[in-house]
Amino acid sequence: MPLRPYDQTCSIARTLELIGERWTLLILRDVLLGNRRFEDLQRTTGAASNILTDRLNTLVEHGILRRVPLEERPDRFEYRPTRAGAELSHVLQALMQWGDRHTAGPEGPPRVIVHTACGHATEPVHACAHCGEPLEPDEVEIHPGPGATPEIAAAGVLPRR
Amino acid sequence: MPLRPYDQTCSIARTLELIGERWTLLILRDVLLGNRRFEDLQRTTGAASNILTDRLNTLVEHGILRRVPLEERPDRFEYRPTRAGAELSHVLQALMQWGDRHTAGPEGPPRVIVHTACGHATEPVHACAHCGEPLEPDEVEIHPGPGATPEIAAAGVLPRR
DNA sequence: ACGCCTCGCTTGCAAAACGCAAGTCAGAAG
DNA sequence: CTTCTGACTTGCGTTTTGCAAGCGAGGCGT
Repeated sequence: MPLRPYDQTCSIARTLELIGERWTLLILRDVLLGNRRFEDLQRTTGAASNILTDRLNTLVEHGILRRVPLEERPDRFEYRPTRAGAELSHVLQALMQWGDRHTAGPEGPPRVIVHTACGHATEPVHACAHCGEPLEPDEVEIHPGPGATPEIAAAGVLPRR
Repeated sequence: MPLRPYDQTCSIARTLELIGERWTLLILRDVLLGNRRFEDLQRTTGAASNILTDRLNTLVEHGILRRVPLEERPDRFEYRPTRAGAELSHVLQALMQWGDRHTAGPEGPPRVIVHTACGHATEPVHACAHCGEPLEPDEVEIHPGPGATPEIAAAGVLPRR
């Protein structure tokens, strides 16, 4: 019996089915940092080669990476992020930001994000798409959406304070 | 032999060591939605009870949740997010947003985020903390930070285009 | 021409993690 | 005093992972 997917009508669960396995997000981190070849990924992620093969295939299968031939004779490839893959950088940035705040020692974060356009080291700020104000964790409500299941609809607006 | 942690000087890897296991992010999702009791979490996440116990203990151990007695006789508890736990909502929002865009069917997303302050359904926009402009995936560079290892420092600015 | 190297995997095996069902234990509730 | 509920714990069989070794296609050195 294979390990079941989470099998939930929830965008978080559905996303985790694609990228939630051990090593997958580290692989994506490195691909988005420009580390795109099998051997380099093996070294920088630390994942075993059979696992790396499996994860790369899954990511290609789901349109998050593309396997691109670099040269023929000898055959060499690289794994490039698709548009969808590149959009996962928001997830990685959120993980990095939390880690910077809560797991970094006194020496500070190992890497910083620089906004190319303005040239400054920055942190991603999560703002409301409608009014532009910062979106704090306690200033949002989750409402059932158009694709809600009856259970989600029945739960109504969350969290109930 | 226990499964090794990722053991990397990287905020993403260090964060994933705390919350990267199967079920952990779904548990956090539900706790942040207000589902805070063992039995409810078992039902809404679908995780087996031994796994749920293990994950909750790990989260409490790392200061992401607190185990709060609700009533004595009979003993009942709830798991509440700490400040650090609440900040993980940015990670969950990023996962949800990606899932909404890339895994939702024609019926649309199952849940939507409403910004309480302005009252509108919204999406979190990732903006530059310095200049306020939207932070697109291809408009950032990753530089070595103060806590960089020699290897990270040697890699320099990434990605090299 | 022959061995040796590199890259990108695949295979085999033991160890660890997981899923499920059942059991435990303290305290109501009937 | 039996049953029920919440929050776990235990046992057992399956699945996944980590590690080491091997493979095969194509250079490269001599």
